[in-house]
Amino acid sequence: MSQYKPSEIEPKWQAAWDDAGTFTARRDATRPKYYVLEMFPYPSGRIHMGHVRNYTMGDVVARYKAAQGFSVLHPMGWDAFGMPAENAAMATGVHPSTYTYGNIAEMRAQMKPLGLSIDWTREFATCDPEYYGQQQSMFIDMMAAGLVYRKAAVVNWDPVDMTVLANEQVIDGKGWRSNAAVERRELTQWFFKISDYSGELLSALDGLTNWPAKVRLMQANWIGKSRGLQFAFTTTGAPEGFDRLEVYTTRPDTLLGASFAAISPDHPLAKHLERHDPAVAAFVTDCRKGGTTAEALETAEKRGLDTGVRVLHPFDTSVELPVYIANFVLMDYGTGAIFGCPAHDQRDFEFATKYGLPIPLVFVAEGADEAPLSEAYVPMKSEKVRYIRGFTGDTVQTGDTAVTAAIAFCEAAGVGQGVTNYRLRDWGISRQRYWGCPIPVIHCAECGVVPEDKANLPIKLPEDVTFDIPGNPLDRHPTWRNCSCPKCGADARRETDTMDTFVDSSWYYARFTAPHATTPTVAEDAAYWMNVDQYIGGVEHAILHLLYSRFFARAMHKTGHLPATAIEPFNALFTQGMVTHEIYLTRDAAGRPIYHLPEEVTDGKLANGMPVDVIPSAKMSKSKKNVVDPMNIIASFGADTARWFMLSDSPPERDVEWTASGAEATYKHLSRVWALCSRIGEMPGGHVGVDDDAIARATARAVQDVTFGIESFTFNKAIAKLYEFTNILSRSNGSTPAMKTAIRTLAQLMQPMTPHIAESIWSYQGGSGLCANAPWPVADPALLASDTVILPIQINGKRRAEISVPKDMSPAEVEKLVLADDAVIKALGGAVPKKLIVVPGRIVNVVI
RNA sequence: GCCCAAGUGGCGGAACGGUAGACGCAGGGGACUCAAAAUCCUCCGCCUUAACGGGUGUGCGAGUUCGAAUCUCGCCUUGGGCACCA
Repeated sequence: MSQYKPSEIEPKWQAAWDDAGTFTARRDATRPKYYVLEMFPYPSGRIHMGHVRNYTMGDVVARYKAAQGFSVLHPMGWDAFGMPAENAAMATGVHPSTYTYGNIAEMRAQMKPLGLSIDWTREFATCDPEYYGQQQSMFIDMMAAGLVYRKAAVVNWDPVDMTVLANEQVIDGKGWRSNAAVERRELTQWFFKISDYSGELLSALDGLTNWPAKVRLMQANWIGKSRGLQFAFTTTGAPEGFDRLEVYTTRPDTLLGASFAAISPDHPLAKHLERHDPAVAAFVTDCRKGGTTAEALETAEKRGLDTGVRVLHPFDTSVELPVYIANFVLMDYGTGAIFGCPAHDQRDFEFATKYGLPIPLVFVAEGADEAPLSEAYVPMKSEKVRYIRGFTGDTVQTGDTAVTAAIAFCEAAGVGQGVTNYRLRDWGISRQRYWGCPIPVIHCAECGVVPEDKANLPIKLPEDVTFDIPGNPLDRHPTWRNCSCPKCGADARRETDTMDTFVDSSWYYARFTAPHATTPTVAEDAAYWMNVDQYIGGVEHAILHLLYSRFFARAMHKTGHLPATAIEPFNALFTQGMVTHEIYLTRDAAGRPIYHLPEEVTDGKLANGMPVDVIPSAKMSKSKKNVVDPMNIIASFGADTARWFMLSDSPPERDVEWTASGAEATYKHLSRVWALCSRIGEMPGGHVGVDDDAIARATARAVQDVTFGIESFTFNKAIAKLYEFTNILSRSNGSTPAMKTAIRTLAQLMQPMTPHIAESIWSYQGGSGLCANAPWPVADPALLASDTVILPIQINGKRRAEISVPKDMSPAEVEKLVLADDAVIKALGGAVPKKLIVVPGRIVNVVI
């Protein structure tokens, strides 16, 4: 072995794996299967360090499980529909399809040099008609199963470009191109009935024990189960047909603190008044300004308009409350109408203060007196409070018991009923865009909305489209919309909405089990490969993508495309952190920031000597120029260095900072391993060393620790142990066979992280076959045991001494030794310790 | 605004409630070299001490415990998500 040259060995081993078909997944009834999946990428055209980190983690698991004897499925595909391709089309005129497939080719070419153990024969893109045609087929099945419907829903409307905008295209309430104030507008759109599964998606979270607790919690909060009271106010002065106003509240115990009622600007009553009252129309129109995000709605200034309508308090009809239209009441949640209890809700408090409404207290802190409030008093529901305007239950009780009692009281009194509500809304999948999966539905004047005949699938996107004017090219295409009704044969029009790209990513994991089948899935393949045993991706997908996938798997089961065992498709989930880098900044004459790429900066200075400001690490982004191109790293140090460094410095779930010094250090380490391998290879066969026993013990410990590190997803610790083992080995004087055995084991332990150098060492040191196919080493328990332990002695919790004792010495004997210790005798000064705590094998604490 | 998470040396990070700082980076000292780079050896939280040692220390403030980076409560800061970015 001459010198460590990654550029020579890496292509060589990649070719060897290819030739041997090492990573082709095969259904094998004789072996247990393991399905590793990383969230598939959007084909932006360039891979970035975040991809390297994500796919390296998955690769470690895939290679480790393969070495453990599993039949591994580790596929790769492309989340290829979406807005960037249309944006590129608008900017440069290139067709979204050309753009996307070009990007895929480039990214694939950049990913292959990483040496990932991917089965590339299963690759597909969601924009392949072969894929989205099967998606259309499932959509039709879901329609038949009652999981799809249409209703009106609001979108961001750009009144200048006359087009629908995505949330990210709305900047400070303005359209990104037109700069016009965005409005909320209602359109009839397609929905999946995810709300049918609200309760199940929530309760099934308990079974996902190998998911991060925080993801489960975020999903639970997102589904947002609440128990409350729904009841109707009787109205006075309301238009005909609005003599009752249904409201929902999670705090019925505060009913006697009500000082107003409020309805959403989108409430039917508001819409009715809008048509008859110019003041209401003006106010409601004003409320519809701005984007549709929850953030925009909730941070907007709270405003209301008194409708003149009054409602009677259900407990005391002599009390009349005004009904406001309020911009912070959401039509999507509950009934779109609330009663305001300003004393115990901050939004209501601000509203009441602004409009001079009374703020009656319902309860005060236990032991406190009634006093005017400067802000809403909102204690935890689990906290006991003293009710001043309670109407049922004890005077002093928790909010929780008061709510339960209030619901029971109201039900008995005939005022409304207890209702379980979910915050989760149905999934709106309509997109008024070109580059997505066409919704396979036809609008017929006679038959109404009719699903396309499955024989006509896939409904392909037309090629001849342009993006020179805003709006959906499908909508203005001269012929694509024209079709005949599958039911009656009359001339009809095709649906021009395409599907949310989250639909594409909600079932790709299932498609990988039979990627080119003529049905969405194949029962035998799905049965063998599902579920995904380990899913890995960014925490930014913790809610939407994962929740939609969980829903879709259930829908696929209901429509016969997945077995019942696959309704929770991801057995284990790991969410990895981002890759960050420092930001380098100078300013121009006008004080505007100019960002500089890392390679332009040396020792805090530009090439011309100008010093840069260093801004602490942030997610790599093109606009901040704090990006490191993995291709450059591979060119200078090799893929093994990039892979190792991405795993080494931080725990996988946390952000990792890319540093040039860290990458260099990794390269130096791999070079040292290479040099060590050379040295061992050149040892005379008969060399006799003195450290063979210690080497065997260190090897066993390394096997144990690295295995544990991989199993527990603490790759940084596995790598620390590999450093330790390498350091021990390079300082050891062992006999030739002992050294060879040890370094072969080192190669095997490194193989999941740095597969190329591992293969080189393995073959050079006489390993048989490919290292990637070698069975994972097992530690000999006898070599892990140790006879004595060092026991620290604490005096009053501070370490003062230590003793070495046999591992299994009884606590009583340890006590004797401790009391005979010089430091302990000195500290006691002849007194008897108050307490003596012996934690066997761990520590001793003497309390004086 | 709402939901979630994270804060430990100069830096990235270790630490079943049990010796805080494994491992790596940066830095100091030394060897090799005419010299430098590379490589190897060695030291390295802070204060104090000639040394042994002592004090102090895990964002801030309380609490539980023989013992808290770890558990509880309250704050501060930073990051992620908020339904049409993927």
